[in-house]
Amino acid sequence: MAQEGNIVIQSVDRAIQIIRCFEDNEELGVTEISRMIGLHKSTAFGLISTLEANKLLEKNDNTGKYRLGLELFRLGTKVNSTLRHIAVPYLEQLVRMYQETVNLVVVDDLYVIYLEKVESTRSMRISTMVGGRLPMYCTAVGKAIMSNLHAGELESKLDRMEFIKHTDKTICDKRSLMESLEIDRRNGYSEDNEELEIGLICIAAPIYNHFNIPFAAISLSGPTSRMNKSFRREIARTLIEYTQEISMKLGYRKEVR
Amino acid sequence: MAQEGNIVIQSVDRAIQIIRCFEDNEELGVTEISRMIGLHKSTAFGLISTLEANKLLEKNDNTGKYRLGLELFRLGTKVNSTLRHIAVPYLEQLVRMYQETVNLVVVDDLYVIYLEKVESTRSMRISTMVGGRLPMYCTAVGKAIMSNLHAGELESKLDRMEFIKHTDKTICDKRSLMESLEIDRRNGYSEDNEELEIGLICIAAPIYNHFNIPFAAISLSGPTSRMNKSFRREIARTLIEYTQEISMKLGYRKEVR
DNA sequence: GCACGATGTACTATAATATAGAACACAAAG
DNA sequence: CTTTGTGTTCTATATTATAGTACATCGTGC
Repeated sequence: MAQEGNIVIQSVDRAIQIIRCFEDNEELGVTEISRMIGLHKSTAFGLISTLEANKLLEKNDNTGKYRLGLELFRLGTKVNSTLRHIAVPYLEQLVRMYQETVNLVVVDDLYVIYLEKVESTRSMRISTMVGGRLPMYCTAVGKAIMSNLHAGELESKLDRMEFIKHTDKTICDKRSLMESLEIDRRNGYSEDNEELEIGLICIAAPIYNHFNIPFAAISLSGPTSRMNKSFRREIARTLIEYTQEISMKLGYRKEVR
Repeated sequence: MAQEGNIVIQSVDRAIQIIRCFEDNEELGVTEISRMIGLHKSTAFGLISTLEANKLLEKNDNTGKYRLGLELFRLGTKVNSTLRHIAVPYLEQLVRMYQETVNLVVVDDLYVIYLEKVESTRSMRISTMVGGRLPMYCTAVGKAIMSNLHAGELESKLDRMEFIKHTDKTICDKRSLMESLEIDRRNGYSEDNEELEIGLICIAAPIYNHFNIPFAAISLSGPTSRMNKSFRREIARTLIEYTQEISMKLGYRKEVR
């Protein structure tokens, strides 16, 4: 499961594999797990016990099976906490202003991962999954980040991407994606106009860290019916303003071009 | 760090200790970490590399230091996911109805851990921390759960609790807590009337799993100024209704008393 | 109600593995 | 320009994780 030719401690690696088993299974037994990763039952047992002692796994005494533990959740909430603490008030303000669902994502190689969302209270609204992962090329947030990467970085990503045509409007080739990104870069924001899902429009702007690298983004998503052109433009303006403020708080200094 | 006389794999245990180092530190270097847990630099390095290869840690190439990785976040979102998926729509409905912040918690020994929240969009509102942990005895959610535990379970918890007087109204002894819980049990819900913080009122009702054990709870929190008696009663009624529906969906069957 | 199969768990010897020491390259700081 | 501290690599040793065996427990189906 581990990648590089780097040094890897076998037992730790196996323990992490065990945790991963629970991604698609709420409850698993020792034997079940040991079969999933091809370990001896007693080997798996030792690893599982260690995880349990640390509350990364919890044992269901009624079934004898295990599930993910609360400590894993608690530790997970500590990831990228500065960004989240800084950004969340802005997300809330955006929802208050526009009554549409707002998201905060960070980049993870070719994907964006949804870190936080604040939902509008409307009945018809866009609902994404915190902890979810989507390809960069078909999301406004992904494009907002990509459009501000250095040429080399961008190239490297584009070359490794596999494009899937989610809708008629999905941008599916490197060429047109690069053109579109160039426009976004000039505008300072990106749009996803039903490129992932028909009926869904997103607008996003990038967040920079103190190395001046765009690594995160904020988006606002709504149904096409409510997202007319002037509204979108207004939203974009606010997003740009807010993401700049967030970037500043993270230590970003606007470069002189 | 591991508790029982149970079997514990040293390297896995150490790896988890390393992750824990980042609870109060956003970025740490190899030497720093090795000193924190008293390990040889190269030992720590091996463990860290393994965690990095699995994206539980990320390396900041600019500083050479490490921070918590996105995979930890992703895995954390999988914890207790059934409960959260079932409960969140109810949380949202509650916010829509009453315009106050709503929380979902699960029990963790003597504490409750905040799993999900949906905030009201009002400017003056109660804001808790997802991933945060509070003692049971001074929160409505904690009391809602405790009031429905079997005598033995409850006793065991109470005996191990250390009471801290957060405000004048905090219930600080076993005796009066038990009396208060008995009333709550009959009412079907609990209140926290400025017991944790002056100006803050919470109302909560318990959620049962399919072993008929109360293990989670939902609460609604607001400032005293808005939480008059009749409003509280109305909220309590709704909370009871919703928590029962959630419990049912989790497989709970109402017992015949 | 009994036997079967499968489970979670405990113990132990061995061999594989994690470990810590020494040493390196590199960067920052004095 | 040294000095001190970093992250990282390599290697020998012995500690440690491992898997085999064994057992108690539980539920199922004969």
